[in-house]
Amino acid sequence: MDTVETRELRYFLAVAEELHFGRAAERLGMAQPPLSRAIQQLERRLGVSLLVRNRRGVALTGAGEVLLHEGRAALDATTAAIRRTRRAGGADSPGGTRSRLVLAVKAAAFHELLQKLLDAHAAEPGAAEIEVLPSGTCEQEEMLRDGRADVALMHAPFNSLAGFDSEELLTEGQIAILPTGHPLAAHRTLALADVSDIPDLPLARWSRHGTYPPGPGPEIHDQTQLAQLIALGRTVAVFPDSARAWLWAEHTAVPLIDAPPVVTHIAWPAHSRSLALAGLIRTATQLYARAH
Amino acid sequence: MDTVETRELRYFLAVAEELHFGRAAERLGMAQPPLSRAIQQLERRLGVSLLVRNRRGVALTGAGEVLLHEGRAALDATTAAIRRTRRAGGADSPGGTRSRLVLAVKAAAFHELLQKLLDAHAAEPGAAEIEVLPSGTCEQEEMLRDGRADVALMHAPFNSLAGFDSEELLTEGQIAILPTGHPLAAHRTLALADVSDIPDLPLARWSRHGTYPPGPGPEIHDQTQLAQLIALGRTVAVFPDSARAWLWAEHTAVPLIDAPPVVTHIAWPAHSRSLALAGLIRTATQLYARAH
DNA sequence: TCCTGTCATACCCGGCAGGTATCACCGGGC
DNA sequence: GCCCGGTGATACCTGCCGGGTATGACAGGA
Repeated sequence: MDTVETRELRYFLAVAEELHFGRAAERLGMAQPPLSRAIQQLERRLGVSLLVRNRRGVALTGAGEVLLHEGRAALDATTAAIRRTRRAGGADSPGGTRSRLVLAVKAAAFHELLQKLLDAHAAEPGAAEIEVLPSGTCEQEEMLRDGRADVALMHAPFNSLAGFDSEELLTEGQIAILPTGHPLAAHRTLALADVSDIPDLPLARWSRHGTYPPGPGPEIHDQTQLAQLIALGRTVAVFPDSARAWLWAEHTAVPLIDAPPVVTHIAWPAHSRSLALAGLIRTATQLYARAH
Repeated sequence: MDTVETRELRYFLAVAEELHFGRAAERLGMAQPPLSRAIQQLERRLGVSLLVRNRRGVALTGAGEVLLHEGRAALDATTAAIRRTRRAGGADSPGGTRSRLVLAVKAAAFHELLQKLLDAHAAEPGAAEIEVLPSGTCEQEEMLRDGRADVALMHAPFNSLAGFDSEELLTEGQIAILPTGHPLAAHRTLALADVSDIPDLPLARWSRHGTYPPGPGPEIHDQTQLAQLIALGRTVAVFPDSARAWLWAEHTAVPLIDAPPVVTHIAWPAHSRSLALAGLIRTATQLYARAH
């Protein structure tokens, strides 16, 4: 008895996240008693107590906390397996590897690089079909983990490359994008400190899974909104150099002298063994081969 | 219906590895018909054909091959979750993180480094208890993946760091370990080519999961066997510099002038979030802080 | 041709996942 | 103090489904 069904993991994660059997059961679309029983059974089977039932609700034990993290990773890996298998089955390729790849890209970023990469890849003989999947802010990691994507373009240090294989493609500086009329827009260069705390131009807050970090700046969830807010003189933004591609007339870009360089990577799950993926990576690295 | 039970994954992996329903059923300790039915059900549920039933046996489709790789990763993640949860529960630590860590180390390697690391760690206040788990040749990766270990000492480029977070600890050159009487032992230095193909001293072949790579050399599965075979003048070995610690009188170490440097890393699963682990890593990196 | 080895089908049974009803418990009102 | 609302646990029932046995369909080989 040293195995656990994904059903049990799903149940535990629901309870561990809600910290409430009733709400967890509702979320799972089932009644509360069988859920209670399933968790008890899981605890008995593992020989470990996962939850402390308080008079008013539930709390996680140390072991419960571990299972919350590790179990989530395991469930992600399972759904990833399903998604990738389905994807491979749809194309029904003969050679034993899928001929379709999903590439996760932060929406509206990487314009030129993506265009060049897709063109170069399409020119390769026998190249896999690439589906470009727009992702939210820093969502690429999840997409790789849970199988919605096979490969992603990421911006270090904003994206975390932990747990993935990756290749460097491109290194850029960063620029501040200011309303053209603003006094700071007249400068040749700026420092991070100059733009991080301008009273009349608070930094915008990006949506992340429907929630926003605290702060005074406007709430945004796509780049067009941001562009408009800058044009209206309501905010300022910091972006990699290549963002110059989408500057409006009302925008002025000023290089940031002390901003950390942004490194664009192509990243994929470390255990991937697909020929189609290898082809894309080879194309990408050849395209951006640096003197190093 | 976009989920799969670990039981079904286990079943599929057995069939995919055996390529034979009967043997797979035997391995699983069950009868063949329910196994056949379970796989059919899995294929129906995924909407994908995984196996081609030939007149004589079974072959994998492209999708089947994907599920073989991804499913194995998912199962590993699941058993890792169970193992780590059990481990955390045994200690039953109060703070929400486990106070016991399993460190995978290639058996009989890293003598000095390991000793220093354990001493330094034990000296830290509130440090976690460390269990040192000897691992086979290049087995540390699996142990981290399936939860038998929480953290490992690895030798790049022999171990693959793909999919793990890691920190560099130490870089060494490599030496050839020769029988003292051998003519080559008289040299001040040697090149890789000098020792890779000596007719009377074929390189030993390490056991890897009970099998051995092909070649003329003797089959070994631990370092003492190797040491003895060298002393007897039957083979030669190439090791990192620190292997001098276990040289016998009958051994002579000669630096290899062109061998790639060996970098010792401490590595752990990228998603780890344990305070105990963080403490050990901090100790290790401080101990081996390099000028860089 | 039969025999052998393969996987699939047919059928039955027992266990367990899940539902409903209810209990035990506790904290907070009044 | 009392009751009430809300928590998770228990009791009990039912239907599904996972697993077993027996058998079939089918293809190769002697």
